[in-house]
Amino acid sequence: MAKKLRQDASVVDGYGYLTNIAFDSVVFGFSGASLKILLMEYHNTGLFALPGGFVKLNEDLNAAVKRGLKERTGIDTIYLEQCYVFGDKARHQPAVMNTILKANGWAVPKEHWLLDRFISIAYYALVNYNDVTLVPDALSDSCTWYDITKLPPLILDHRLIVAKAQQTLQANLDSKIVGGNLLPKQFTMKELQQVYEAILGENIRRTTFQRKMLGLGILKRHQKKYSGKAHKAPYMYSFKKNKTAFSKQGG
Amino acid sequence: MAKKLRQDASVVDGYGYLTNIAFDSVVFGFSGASLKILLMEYHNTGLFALPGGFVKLNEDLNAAVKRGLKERTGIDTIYLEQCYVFGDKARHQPAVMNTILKANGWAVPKEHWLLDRFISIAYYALVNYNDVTLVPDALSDSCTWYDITKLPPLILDHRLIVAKAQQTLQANLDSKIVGGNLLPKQFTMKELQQVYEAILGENIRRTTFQRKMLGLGILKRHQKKYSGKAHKAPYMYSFKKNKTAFSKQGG
DNA sequence: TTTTATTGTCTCAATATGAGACAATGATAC
DNA sequence: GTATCATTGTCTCATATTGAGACAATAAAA
Repeated sequence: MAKKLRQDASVVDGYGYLTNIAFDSVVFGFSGASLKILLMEYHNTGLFALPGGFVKLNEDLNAAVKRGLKERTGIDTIYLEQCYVFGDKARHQPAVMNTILKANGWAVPKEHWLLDRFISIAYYALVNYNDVTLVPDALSDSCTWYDITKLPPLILDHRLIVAKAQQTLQANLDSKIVGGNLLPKQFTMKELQQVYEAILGENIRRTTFQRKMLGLGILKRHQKKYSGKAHKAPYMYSFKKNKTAFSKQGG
Repeated sequence: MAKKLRQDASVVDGYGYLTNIAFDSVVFGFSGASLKILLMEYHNTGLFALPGGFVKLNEDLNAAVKRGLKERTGIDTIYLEQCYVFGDKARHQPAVMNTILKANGWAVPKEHWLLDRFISIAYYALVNYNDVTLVPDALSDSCTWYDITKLPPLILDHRLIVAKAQQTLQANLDSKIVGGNLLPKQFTMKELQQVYEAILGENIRRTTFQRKMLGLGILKRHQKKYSGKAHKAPYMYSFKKNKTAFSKQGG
């Protein structure tokens, strides 16, 4: 708790953080056959934004993003990919941040560090929907899931960040283990297909998809899953470890 | 010239730039059937590095990178793609920068802004080898082309940045117009194939390559090119505009 | 035992790709 | 002129890969 207080203190005056650098994360989860992302709603403003944060002076960039995501989701080992850096000067809109701070009861001077210009490094994360315990930050009422096809308006260029993350996720769908990070350890072929369909935004032919996935040789077949429904029970699958390597690059 | 002096002045004290943020560019060119990149050699140090720079307070990030590249290459409209952000704290090695500054006759105090920690946003650029006019910066003896397969040791994590850029270029080879930016307006099929081979680092079957390229429908055929050699003259081609769209995303 | 909603596998056609054959050049040597 | 040689452009054929559907095998309920 003492630690938590010191962190808040440094956010107040900016001490202990790299300046002009922020990060924002698009956290993808999968539930009810559709793709969802995490959004924060700021107190008394009706404003929605992506979860984000700042990098400490003695902290790796990637570690900072993981720290931020752990605070929101409770997850320790989270799957992360960089997707783009947003650095236009037009994204510097101190009025927006001022609105949020004021609605929170923070009266800050004009030259407060949070009102300065930030370049935002955008990441996307993949989590198992059922593993997360959502926690809003000090400025927010809520941190909750929103269907990617039904997002409320977002502050600044956050809608653009989401679009870019979605685009990157689509591009990475074949080269990275996406399904394995969005689904539980074991899953059915149908669930995996639904993940692909939600990410690509299009229907996939069942038989072709099954053949292709099995052909990759990265799935391990387990027992059948008896759902109680009146039809043939599907097999459960898991991803074999280290087949399509998880991203682990220097930073 | 007055402008140039003011820029130097601001680099000296850091005034006018965003703090903690730098960019580095891997500039690809194609010549003699092989892929080359631009490297700077610092005065009296034997140290090689990628061309880079800093972002002005009132400047878009992408514009800053373009400004930096224009200073080195003389090219105005340069093809750029982001590739990765390097933000580990381990890349903060003030001793290296100090060596470079000292060799240049700059005695700087310990808390000089150039000795601070920087997060580097890495870009790659594609240029037509014959269009560039290379200009070293104030700290460098030279700015010249090096074959991608024969690079000297580079400072800090610049070797890693090159590797990442090469990787990204490979991944983008099919989805972006790479050849059209590395080659002159018109080129032969053989030259285009050599670009692909240099980027992928492997040989490509001639007939299959030709069939695939023509099949894409993005090439326009022009007259033959008579080289004076004793064999059939190849056709010249150019890329049709806006077929595989140039990257143009918000920032 | 039937019925119904799946699921797993096969087959056949339609494309795409790998690998080579081969005729058609351009200049040069004779 | 004619023969030679190093390409280049286009085919052809065998070999994957993918699209689209057929069909038998369930699992539980009627």
